[in-house]
Amino acid sequence: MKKTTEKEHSACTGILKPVRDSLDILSGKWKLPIIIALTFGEKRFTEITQEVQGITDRMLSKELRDLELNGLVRRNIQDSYPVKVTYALTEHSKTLRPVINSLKNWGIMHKEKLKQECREFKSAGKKTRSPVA
Amino acid sequence: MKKTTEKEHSACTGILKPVRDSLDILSGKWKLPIIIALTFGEKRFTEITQEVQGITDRMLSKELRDLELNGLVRRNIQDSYPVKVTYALTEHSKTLRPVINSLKNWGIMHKEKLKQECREFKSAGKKTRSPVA
DNA sequence: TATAGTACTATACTTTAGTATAGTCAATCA
DNA sequence: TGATTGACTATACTAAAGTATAGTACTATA
Repeated sequence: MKKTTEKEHSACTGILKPVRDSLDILSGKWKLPIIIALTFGEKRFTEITQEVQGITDRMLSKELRDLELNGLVRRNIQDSYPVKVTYALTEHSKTLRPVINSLKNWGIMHKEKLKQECREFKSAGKKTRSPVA
Repeated sequence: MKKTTEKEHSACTGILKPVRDSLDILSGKWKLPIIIALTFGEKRFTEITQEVQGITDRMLSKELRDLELNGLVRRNIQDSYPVKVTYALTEHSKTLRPVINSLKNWGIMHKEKLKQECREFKSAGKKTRSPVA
């Protein structure tokens, strides 16, 4: 086992920072459900509340604002009656595709792995973690 | 604007569930820093606390346990004096590579985009969000 | 016998994320 | 005039995530 060098350390943070930037945008309970709900076309505020089950108005309002600030969602006001506000994904949001895809694929694969390990565990009766020395 | 169909809706959740599974494992303040700290070789408990600046023993202990349960980290006890416990990434953890990479790349790209938009905003003086109708 | 190193755990606390419930404002319709 | 719709905001709360600080069990060395 070797000590971590300065070079390695700066490589770490070089990876870590942008990864965290991405996660800040995607993590939390509602951001992805909202994004996914909008992938099939623009929607109005109340339509999104219906589509994203369980979200409150307060959360939706806040999350939409965040997503808009990050350039992922565009807000259009139609000055008709009743006042229509629609939300749509931006072109930029499409760049998230590979990110979402890799997360999806890994999620599926990882679950398979855990299931398999569980089977092995049951048949072999091996222990995962020994009691603390 | 069209109503979301049932078919579309089930496609949504089909994406959403595994994505959330992945995010559950990667999100939070410490999981990735720990994983990244271990990419350069196995480390002991105290070495990780030094490498991952700001983490408390309690958090490290908890996060390592989570990561071990998810099969991403292996724990080895050497029964020497002083008792040595080392942590290393598993083979399975390497499957995270594309995930981390896509998050990293998107994070970098997204930041660039925001910076650029900020410049445009300043020069054009356009407003992002009109006052509520 | 006292001290120190290692890998933790316990308890109590603060901060952040998310929820519940109600209210507002403008316009139009009955 | 009063009810209704749409897109929110305000206030107050609970739950989850994270922090601070101290303590423990084991063993070896001084």
